[in-house]
Amino acid sequence: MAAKPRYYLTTAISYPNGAPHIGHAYEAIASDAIARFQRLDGYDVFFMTGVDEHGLKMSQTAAKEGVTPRELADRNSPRFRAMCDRLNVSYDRFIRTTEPAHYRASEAIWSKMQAAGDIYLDTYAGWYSVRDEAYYAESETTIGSDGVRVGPQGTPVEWTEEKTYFFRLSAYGKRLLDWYEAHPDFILPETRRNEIVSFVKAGLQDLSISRTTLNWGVPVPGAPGHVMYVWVDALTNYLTGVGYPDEKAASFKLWPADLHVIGKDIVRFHAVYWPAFLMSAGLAPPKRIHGHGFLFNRGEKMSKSVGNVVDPFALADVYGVDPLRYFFLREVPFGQDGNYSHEAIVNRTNADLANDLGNLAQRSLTMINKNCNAKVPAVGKLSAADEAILSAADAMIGQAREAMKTQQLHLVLNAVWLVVAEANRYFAAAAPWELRKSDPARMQTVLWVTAEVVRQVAILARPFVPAGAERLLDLLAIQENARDFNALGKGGRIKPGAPLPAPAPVFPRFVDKDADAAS
RNA sequence: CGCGGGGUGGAGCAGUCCGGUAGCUCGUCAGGCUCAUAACCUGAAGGUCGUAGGUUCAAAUCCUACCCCCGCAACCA
Repeated sequence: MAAKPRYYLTTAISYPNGAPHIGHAYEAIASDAIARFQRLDGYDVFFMTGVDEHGLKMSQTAAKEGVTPRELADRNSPRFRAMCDRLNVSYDRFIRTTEPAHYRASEAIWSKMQAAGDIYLDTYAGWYSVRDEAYYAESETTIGSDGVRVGPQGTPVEWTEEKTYFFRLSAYGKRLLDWYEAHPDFILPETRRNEIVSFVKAGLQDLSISRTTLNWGVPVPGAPGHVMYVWVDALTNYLTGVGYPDEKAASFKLWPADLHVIGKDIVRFHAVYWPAFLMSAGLAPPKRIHGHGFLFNRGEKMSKSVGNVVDPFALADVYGVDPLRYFFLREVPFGQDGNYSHEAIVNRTNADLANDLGNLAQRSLTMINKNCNAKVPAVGKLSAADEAILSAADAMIGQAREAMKTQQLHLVLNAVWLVVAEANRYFAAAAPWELRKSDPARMQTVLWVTAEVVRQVAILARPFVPAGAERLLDLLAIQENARDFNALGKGGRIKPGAPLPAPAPVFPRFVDKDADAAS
């Protein structure tokens, strides 16, 4: 038996200097849907997420709170992991950059880049704030009325020169442009790619990659007093996760990664610095960087009883995990910015999950339960209408795969829900409740066709609304081993005669509890 | 001249790259059905596609100028 093809995808690692917010949740959910989709489609998936625990901001936040950076990381990182668990995110590994294995990987890639002649010591100069432990561009500083120059935080800055290591990024412009040229879909969406290409074309400057003003980071090998610039170590997490520097390890066969799902704000680090580091270290760049958009809570303000709605845990509590996942993945075209509001979430999930899919399952399963002896009904001769809806259902996987080539999750859902709508029309037109008296055999066929369509919809919905989709498949008595994409299409038709459990609503409507109380 | 996104029926969007009857979802109104989670189905009303010019037989779609909204603003998805 041939080995399954591998698929390695990651989220960006989150910066745990605060609590997880809606953006972290969105990235995790979207990545998870991709991971689940690929698994169901026969790939051996390795899905990694985690936290980036080093760096200046961690150090500053810790100082502000009177704890060590390590203590801050130990306190916050588990909350990010808990968020993933709460949102049903099926990560295979949750990485923390303070792990010893990660120090080894970071030291290794540094040494490789150094051996390649791409690292040199030079002077880094700028306006430095001792209190902020940060350099600022001159444009960020202002001169107060007392004649003292201060940074954006209002703290005094002074001209400082420090010896740091530099990475010869300037030498990689041509190679990067060639890489983008040869791999047109390396950066998605296209607008991000265009930005990056013009950024690189404008010429790259060498990058300062060590700090002596900070000690919260991975020590630079052989250079006491220097820690690595946080992005060098952060990006390397993707290698750590697959066993680097042990390039002989079985897990390292996963490299290069198939996909890094990241926010649009950090595309530059992933699409410019990261491939340059890898090229320098003699490693292949990842296959794709996909920069998703941001989410904004615009419009009406959320109701007070809902609580702090930007907290992913609160959102999950109020709306449920499946509806929340569905909303973000269906409503926001992947790669673009999106908006969310209480009203939008309720409208979208009630319409699509409760009214269209949930109700379709309920109305058909109830009839089967009452009129077909609670067994999958028998199939008779198929009418043109039967054939039409079945072939629409069979076609979903092809459309889904096409959309997934570029991670267009919303288009996958769009294709599936078009079939759900069609199935409701089919059901209404066939009117099995009338056939019950006039033509019971025909009724059974109609109910069988509907159940078959729901089966395929449920399988395709698994990556997006995992819990609800499983319950639908339970109601259809689909075997555990017949729930992946192999079971889609003609080959996996639901078998007449199988006993079914009593139907129960799967996606309940969201009812505003304070609808009357408010306003 | 900081960067980016956007202005299309009541709301949210697609369509703009490759000009040629303006489409979708929600909402509204009318009807149908009664299997179902006050759900489902059918039909209707409603838009001079931000403004002003230009190119063209023809522009939401190309060009020019302008107005307005939103997000980010140097390591926050």
